[in-house]
Amino acid sequence: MNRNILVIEDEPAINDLICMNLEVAGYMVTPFLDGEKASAGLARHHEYDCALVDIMLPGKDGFALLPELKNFNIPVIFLTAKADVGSKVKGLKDGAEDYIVKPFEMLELLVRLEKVLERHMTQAEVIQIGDVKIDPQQRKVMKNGTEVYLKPMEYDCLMMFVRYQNKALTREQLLAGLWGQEFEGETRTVDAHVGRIRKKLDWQDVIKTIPKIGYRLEVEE
Amino acid sequence: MNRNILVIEDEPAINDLICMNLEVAGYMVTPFLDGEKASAGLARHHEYDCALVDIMLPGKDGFALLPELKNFNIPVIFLTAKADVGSKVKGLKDGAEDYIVKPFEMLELLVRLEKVLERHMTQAEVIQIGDVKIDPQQRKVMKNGTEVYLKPMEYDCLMMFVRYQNKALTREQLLAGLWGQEFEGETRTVDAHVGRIRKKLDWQDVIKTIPKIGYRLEVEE
DNA sequence: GGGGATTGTAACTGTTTTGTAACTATTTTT
DNA sequence: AAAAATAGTTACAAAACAGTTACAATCCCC
Repeated sequence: MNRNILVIEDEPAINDLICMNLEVAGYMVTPFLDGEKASAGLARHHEYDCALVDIMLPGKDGFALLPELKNFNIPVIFLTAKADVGSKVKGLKDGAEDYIVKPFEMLELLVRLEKVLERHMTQAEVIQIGDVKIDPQQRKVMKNGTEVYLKPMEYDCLMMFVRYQNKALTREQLLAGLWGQEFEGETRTVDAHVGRIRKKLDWQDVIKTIPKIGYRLEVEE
Repeated sequence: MNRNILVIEDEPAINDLICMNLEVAGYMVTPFLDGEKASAGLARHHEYDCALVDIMLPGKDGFALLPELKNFNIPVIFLTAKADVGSKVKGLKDGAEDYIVKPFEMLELLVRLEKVLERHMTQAEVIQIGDVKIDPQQRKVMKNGTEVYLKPMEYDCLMMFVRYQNKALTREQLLAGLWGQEFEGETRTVDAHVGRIRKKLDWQDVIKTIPKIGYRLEVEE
């Protein structure tokens, strides 16, 4: 049960400090000093169990990194000097699991990290819906034993449906969840993606249309 | 979807402040000024969705209250002036969902509360009226276990009846509530929708006609 | 900077929704 | 009891909405 933690923090001293402490506490650690590199590193391996992310970073900032990390199903703890309430609210609302203000005690960080990991441990390894299997670890979708390739956006969209299965999702919720609150795009874009997912998985009746509202993934309990 | 929040805080000014803000944000609030009373109150009703708990309380302190709350499956956010890391660590390790240090911004509290509630969202609130079940989360209506599809307008209309159950609703109120004040349409349009709902749900006698006025959804308490 | 993959959007098509009108049934009034 | 008013019901056409696809802009990796 060796947990691998991403540490994305541009201040080398703090980065080192965090990494050392995590290692002492028994974690595997992958440090990055800027957002771009971290972002690139994600695609290659995505076996991270949690990310500790500074908000102000060279390259890509923490807020920009958040959706990517969420797509890989990696919980995020923001770890930053930005103590203003606006940032906290934005960070948490956008889907960070916690928000710790610097300077912090290492012990508190460790405890909050442990809690986040604990919460995320309950997730099923492989999700099965009808004849479709989804492996979030591998980010891979299978239907009747053969892989169905979903484009990144389609996959993310699918995962949002899975996360809120049997819940009505409005187009706006999907837009906000997949592109972020500030995205100013056509709500119809959602329709296109849903259409593509339905087609690839032959899910005409699994993703139900809720007229005037949005969609709902129907899964029997 | 009205969430009921326990507020256990002995400083009346802070207690009031929190309660007021929660109420403004649309929560139901149950305040207690000491641990003993809160503990006693728990046994009676345990329909609380979250508890905001001060640690230093007369009677029973927050740490003592925590196991009790957890027994009732109520998530706890500690909300306290004790900023020392030891307390934080103890609180979180013992099973609190979050730990906010006073003085805090109300907005941060609201966001963190919202996140805790979201995580605990296991409770499906379903409205039952006779043999009809309405699940607003799913936006779905069931009768005797089989889904009855209601068109968007029919569903909204039904929900308005549910919201004002056992209250007489005039055609004008229904028009205004469902189409908006500015809508310039026939009042008879309402009749058509009511007719369709009655037919689909076999509710000839559940939605009563009030001659010359409008309709009323009759629900026994 | 070039080539391939991705994706948001526009445009077109097919489908569903819905306000209303017209007709019928029922209730109230005279 | 007839007339009048009100409510129930249904069909339908316009409008709104959703499905689909092609494509251009963008992104990303060599």
